[in-house]
Amino acid sequence: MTREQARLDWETGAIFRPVRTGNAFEETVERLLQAIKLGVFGHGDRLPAERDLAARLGVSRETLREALRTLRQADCVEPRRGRYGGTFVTYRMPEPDVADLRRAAQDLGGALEDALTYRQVLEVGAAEAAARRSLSPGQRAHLEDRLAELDAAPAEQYRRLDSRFHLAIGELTGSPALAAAIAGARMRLNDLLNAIPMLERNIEHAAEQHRAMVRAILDGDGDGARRATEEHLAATASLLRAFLA
Amino acid sequence: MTREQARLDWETGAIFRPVRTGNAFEETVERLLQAIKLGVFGHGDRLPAERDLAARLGVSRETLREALRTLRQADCVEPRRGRYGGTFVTYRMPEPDVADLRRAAQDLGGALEDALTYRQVLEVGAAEAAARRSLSPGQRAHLEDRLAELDAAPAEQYRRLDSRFHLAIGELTGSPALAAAIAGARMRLNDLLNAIPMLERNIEHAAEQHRAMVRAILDGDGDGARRATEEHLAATASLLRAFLA
DNA sequence: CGTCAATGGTCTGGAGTCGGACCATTGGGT
DNA sequence: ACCCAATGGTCCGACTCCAGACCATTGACG
Repeated sequence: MTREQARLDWETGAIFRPVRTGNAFEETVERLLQAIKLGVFGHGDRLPAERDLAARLGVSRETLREALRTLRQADCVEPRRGRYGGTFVTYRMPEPDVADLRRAAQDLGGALEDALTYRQVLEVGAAEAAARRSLSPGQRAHLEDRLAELDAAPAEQYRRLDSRFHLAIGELTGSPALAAAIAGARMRLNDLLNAIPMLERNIEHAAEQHRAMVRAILDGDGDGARRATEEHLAATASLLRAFLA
Repeated sequence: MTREQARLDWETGAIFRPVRTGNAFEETVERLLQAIKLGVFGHGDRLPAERDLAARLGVSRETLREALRTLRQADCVEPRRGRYGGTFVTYRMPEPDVADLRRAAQDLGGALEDALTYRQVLEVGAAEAAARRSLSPGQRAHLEDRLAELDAAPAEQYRRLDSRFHLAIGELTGSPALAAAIAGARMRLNDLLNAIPMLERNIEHAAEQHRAMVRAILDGDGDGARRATEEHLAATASLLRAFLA
């Protein structure tokens, strides 16, 4: 192999990556599962109607239904017919478990460092970008609501609301592409993050860091938002590594 | 619409976004076109063999060939049969044109600010992440090669090599997800960036900023890399806005 | 107490895509 | 001069997915 060929081989990795991740059905299952695990829908919530959801996901209703059927067999979801019916979430977050954590890390393999780097860049950048925007009163209130909700969370709701808090920052940037990328990055780490046993002490630290992030963002302090987010993510990452080591 | 429904509507935007952008064929055309416009392949270069390329893009050879047929009809590419044959690039970058620039901006519409924010977060974060890694001698040389190549570029090659320089930084992070995201973000802005008339003065400024970025990355100076990249991207963005105003 | 609108459940024809096999062409190597 | 390996060119059967229509069910509302 010539030197030029080697160069192309390396450089084209990002450009000539697969056009589609897998088939539409599997991708749809994954999305729905993550929407639930990320905490956008809690136990008992109703998903959007099939026709609506299919349109949003860009798949046919048939494909969406096949995905929902799979989730139903996994006892994550339950359909109810008739007007005011719909598809309702029955999933409950399992208790954190270090064995699950190790297994999830195994599944990711070498992609773990990749995912951590990716998430760090996106979330730190988003916090800074959000801080540098002029946020509307509604947006400011939304962010504070998420923080308050998280602080008041019972243990079994903590991870779900933590995800929602972090996703909210991505949305505050006003960049749909960035918000989507953050959701995607978090999805990849979600099984890991959900499996971290959270001790009282960690939660207090995290809460302090969350407050620092919100304060900096609301103050328009970009540097502060970046630093606070860096610190928070570094803490999470090292906690993760500690359980894996 | 209740308040809760409104919340879901907003929050699910990133989660329930379309699973697939379009059909495989169109997506493939777009990728190939961008690989050429981003400068990975210049005039006269040979693309990977169809079977190889199809596998990398995760589409069937049939679909890839349909895409190549489209590119051939657009005089971007030319097939040659036989051993040592292949698909060769015939595309040449058009001269920058402010009318093209305005039209490309129109096409993007409101997504322009989105794309600029997204790119800023990704590239600034990537520069910092690259600086904080311990780079191999080969990687350091690669980065310096790209810079030297760009500095020595004749005018008609400038944009192509500029893209390659920026993509190289993404690759230095060692995170395939990040490199892919940067390539994707740049693709969305590519028609715009390529249509900016580059004056001698701008090129000198850009070269200075590029050098500062490389220096900081090679020195392991994360803050410096971030600042230098911020400055460079801000300059490009304001140049862009100046031509659009 | 019936209506009916919104929901999940089902079916079908057709378009898109895939994987694989086979053909046609070419030019360097023997 | 011939061979043959690597390439683009062509075709086909199977599977996935889509768009749309229609049916079945339910419960709030008049």
